Amino acid sequence: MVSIKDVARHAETSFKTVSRVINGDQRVRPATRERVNEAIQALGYRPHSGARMMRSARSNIIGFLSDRVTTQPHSGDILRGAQQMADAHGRLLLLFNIDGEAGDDHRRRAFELLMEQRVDGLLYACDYHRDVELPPEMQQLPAVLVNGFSTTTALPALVPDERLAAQQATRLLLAEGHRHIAFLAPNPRSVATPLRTAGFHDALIEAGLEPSLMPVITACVGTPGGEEEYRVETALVQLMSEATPPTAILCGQDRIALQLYLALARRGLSPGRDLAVVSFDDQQPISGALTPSLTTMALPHLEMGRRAMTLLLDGDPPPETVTIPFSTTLGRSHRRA
Amino acid sequence: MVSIKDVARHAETSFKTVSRVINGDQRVRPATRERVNEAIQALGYRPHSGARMMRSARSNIIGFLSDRVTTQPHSGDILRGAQQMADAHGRLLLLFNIDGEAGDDHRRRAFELLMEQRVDGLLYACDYHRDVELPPEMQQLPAVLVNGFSTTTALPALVPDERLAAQQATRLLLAEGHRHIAFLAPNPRSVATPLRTAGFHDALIEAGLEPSLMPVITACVGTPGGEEEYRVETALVQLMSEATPPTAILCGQDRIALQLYLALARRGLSPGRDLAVVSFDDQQPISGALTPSLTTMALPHLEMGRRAMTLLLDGDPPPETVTIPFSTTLGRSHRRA
DNA sequence: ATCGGCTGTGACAACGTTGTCACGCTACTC
DNA sequence: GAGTAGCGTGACAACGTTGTCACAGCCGAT
Repeated sequence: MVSIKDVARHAETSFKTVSRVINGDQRVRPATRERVNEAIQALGYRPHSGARMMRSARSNIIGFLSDRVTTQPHSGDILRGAQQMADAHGRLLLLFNIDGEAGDDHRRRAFELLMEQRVDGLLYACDYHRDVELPPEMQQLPAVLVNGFSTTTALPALVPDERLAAQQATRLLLAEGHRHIAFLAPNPRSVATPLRTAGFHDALIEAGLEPSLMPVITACVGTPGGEEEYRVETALVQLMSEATPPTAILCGQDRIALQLYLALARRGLSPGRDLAVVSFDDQQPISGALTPSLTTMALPHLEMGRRAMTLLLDGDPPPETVTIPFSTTLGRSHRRA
Repeated sequence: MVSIKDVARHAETSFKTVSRVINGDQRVRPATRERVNEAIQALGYRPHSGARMMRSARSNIIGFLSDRVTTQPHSGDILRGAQQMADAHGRLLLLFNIDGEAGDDHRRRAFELLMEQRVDGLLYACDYHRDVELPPEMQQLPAVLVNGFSTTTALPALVPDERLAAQQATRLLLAEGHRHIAFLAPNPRSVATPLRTAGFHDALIEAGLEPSLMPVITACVGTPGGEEEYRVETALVQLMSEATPPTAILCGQDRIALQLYLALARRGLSPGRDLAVVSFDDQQPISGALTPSLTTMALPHLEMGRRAMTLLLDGDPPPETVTIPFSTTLGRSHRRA
């Protein structure tokens, strides 16, 4: 590899002057600077990050530790957002993904490897919104938690604002004039579920409606993030048999909405026209392929990734959990015909 | 940070001996080794990767350059697979994601940043199977292309075996006794489309059937990887109006299968029972939520990521494009009632 | 007893860079 | 015209590690 000394020789100056040019030191005569830059070009010189690191004790690298599988469908955007902002700040991202496997040991090893690389900070991302137990070592480093929170460790954290999103989603339906709305709740073992239910109720109360009159049915069971099973067909049967069936359904997640679309189609009914549907997540493979287009509250994964990195780099974030609003993806499924 | 000299002081030996212990040199007396290890533990010493790098000219880091958005739904598993094998080989992954934006400039910069980190090798991943134009600089480094190929640069590459997968999918239907099979083709601008069509025909010919008698209808138009529009409803109308309608449909991708499920439901028909359906991709959000469960050929993204990294690390891969077989996710949608 | 080799250890240089300090030159001030 | 400030430059040390070499102590062979 070509080093700073090779450049100096080529530009007929000392290697220290080359260092100055590289680092934008103003006290270099323009003519000299010119010669040095030419030499850099000619030789294809690239500064050696390892050597730099030794002097400066900074690596310009941020570790990205992802619990389980952040590279899965809906959470990959966290990584994408983090990378965008890292790049904007001239940092690189060192990725370490923990696939659930060995668990704590694997995670500890990951952490040590990142420490050896002298990463300047750490992002810890969860594959879905949840409570996460963190290794105490993590306190040694500036770190931000994304898409999760820790009840045992005080750390700045970003989570999606499930409650507000549910309120907004419900408002959409209320604005269309619906007064009988059902909620097909997602997995009861998910942290998001009570929050989304609460937001649903917030909006109802705000509109002067009685929450207890609105059916809430669990439409998904299983392990969050793992195998899940959907019970939308039976839920719909139940809803339709009520004295005054709902005219609108809030689906706790896009997969439930997908099932609802199918169940409606079997009855010759169409979302939007016959029954208003609003959902959560905006998982592209689903929301991009449904007709009529699905109105869904988009999980702010990209934004959380960006914000987390910004928080980490702009320094000194308070160890609090911040909620990030969803954005609204408007389709036709929530409209009255 | 605690350095090797601090450890030496604590263990009352020379820092060179500490270096020997760290690197597993046998010629250290067990008693000395013990003292050194204790000191390492006590001080929480971690070797400085930057300093190591300077001496050894190796970084143990592999660059992962992803064209556009590898962190999107179906291609994130490439990253996951690559990380698994990198970890197994004691390497770390430096991620750089190019979001399409500035394009070539951005990509060149990404490459230079990776070079500054002195990465030992490079993986270049595409978000969907396609022909990719590579910057000539990439030849400077051991590199492997994943989920794409280059007609301009000779480089080892891994792509999914679209043709074989289509043949296997069709065989599933033929094995169930179907003799009239239609193909709802994906985006004609995608590289996968002609290959999947060819595989479809391979299987038909193999079974002694006449390919030209089997309808092939384009069910998706738009920019591959971008905005796409589906035309499944009209395709189904067309198929059903034929003299002898197909008893089985091969869907070019899961999104098409999703639309087909909906179109069938509107007619009171059910996949599997009334019409056999087989698809491609195995996009979890869709395939995991459809009822009856979808039979779909799973894109080997995880496997490609793992193989690509293995190829890169085991060294000296020939500059050829290798195809990786899909795996078959069996559901109930291809079965005769 | 002397030699050669083997084992455990340490002194020192080197990797490529940046920080500190000092030097020589020009240009200004009195 | 001497003193002084500032500018451009270079010599040198230092960062934390590994490679090279040397040396001291011990063993067995001569």
